[in-house]
Amino acid sequence: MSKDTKQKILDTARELFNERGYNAVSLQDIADALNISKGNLTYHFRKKEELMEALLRENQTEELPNSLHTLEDLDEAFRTMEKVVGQHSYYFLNYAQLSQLSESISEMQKNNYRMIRELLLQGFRNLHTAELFRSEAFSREYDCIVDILCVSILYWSPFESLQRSIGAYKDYRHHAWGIIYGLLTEKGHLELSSLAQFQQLYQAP
Amino acid sequence: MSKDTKQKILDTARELFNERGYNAVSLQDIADALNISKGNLTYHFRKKEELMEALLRENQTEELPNSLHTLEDLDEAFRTMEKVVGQHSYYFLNYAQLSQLSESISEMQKNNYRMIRELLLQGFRNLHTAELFRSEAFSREYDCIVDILCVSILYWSPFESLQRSIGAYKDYRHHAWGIIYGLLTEKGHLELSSLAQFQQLYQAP
DNA sequence: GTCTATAAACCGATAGAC
DNA sequence: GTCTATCGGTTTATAGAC
Repeated sequence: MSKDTKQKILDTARELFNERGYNAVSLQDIADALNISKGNLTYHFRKKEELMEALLRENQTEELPNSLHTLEDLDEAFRTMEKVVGQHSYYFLNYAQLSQLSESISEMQKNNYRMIRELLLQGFRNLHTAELFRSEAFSREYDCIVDILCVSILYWSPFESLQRSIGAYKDYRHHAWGIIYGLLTEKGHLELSSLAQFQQLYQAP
Repeated sequence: MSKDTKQKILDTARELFNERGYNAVSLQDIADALNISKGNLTYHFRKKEELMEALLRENQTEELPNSLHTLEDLDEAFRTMEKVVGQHSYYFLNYAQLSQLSESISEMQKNNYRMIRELLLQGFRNLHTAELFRSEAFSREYDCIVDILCVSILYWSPFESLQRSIGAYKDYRHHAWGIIYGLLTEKGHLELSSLAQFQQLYQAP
């Protein structure tokens, strides 16, 4: 029951964090939900912060591809990012606070951000080579748009609930394609509209 | 020393929250920094949450105009939003968490978001009427871009430190204009380039 | 290795003396 | 208005049984 307990703790902690947020969940809550003692919990994870670090390390599974070459690749990346944000909302809901929690968490966040930023930036360049994206109209235009896409996806989870509350909901993927529209060449538009999964994306105004 | 103390508490709390974040600052820390007792502090603000609410109410000063008609107006709005976010970073650093803190805080956030969203959306329509923005290329394109601008500004403060840490820093205003570029008509580009404060905005690639 | 039980330190919040 | 004293709850840390 040993390896099992450690895993059960991680699973339960993730569930509770997703439901109520990192701060609102005490070690007692987690122990109670598992019907184990608080001390048992701190045997496996000496501090709450350590538990969070283990949780992040566990979810460090790289689901993203390591390069983007087609519009489908890009769309798949948006879908994946949105899915990850949805599943680990506890992480993104307290993103800024968690970085203050420990140096190791802050490093993980930086590495993830760096990775996503490079993936998109290189992908934009690939799509430009494939003549699906127009050239940069000004210095660092791709950087600009990629940065905005990054900050948006990182904080999409809390923002989504804000949007829902005022009845303006649409998913991240639609928003991402919305601000990419201006980058597409004619060839890009053509290719996009010929793909089944994009037919709902841009509807006539 | 009574009215004075209340104000001093607010000022000190804001400073400490800006530095270390809401959770990392205890009532004891605030009392110590002011050389008053913890009990005195809770006399003025019965709960930590109440202190935060007072802090937000104090900064509810509406610095934004109530309509945007020119590109200068829009730029001024970006500058103002960026300034506000910088001054009250404690608020945006823990944006999602604060909404869980109390209903009243959540309401304030919703109202602010609604206001900024409407201001930008109506502004975009005005700029379209003035033939500075092109028409929407697809249904709700303006909504899309406005939403992205909103989520970006709300979370710019924590994101900025992430960016700085990987050496990719540029301010919000540049990013905002970066994703608006594709919306400008020829007339829009012309008017923009003729204005002194925009000359640095779009540099040849 | 695994778990239980318990103590120490700290936090937010309350009550009452001055 | 200001302070001291104190309660309940949470986190951290330790000692010891199985």
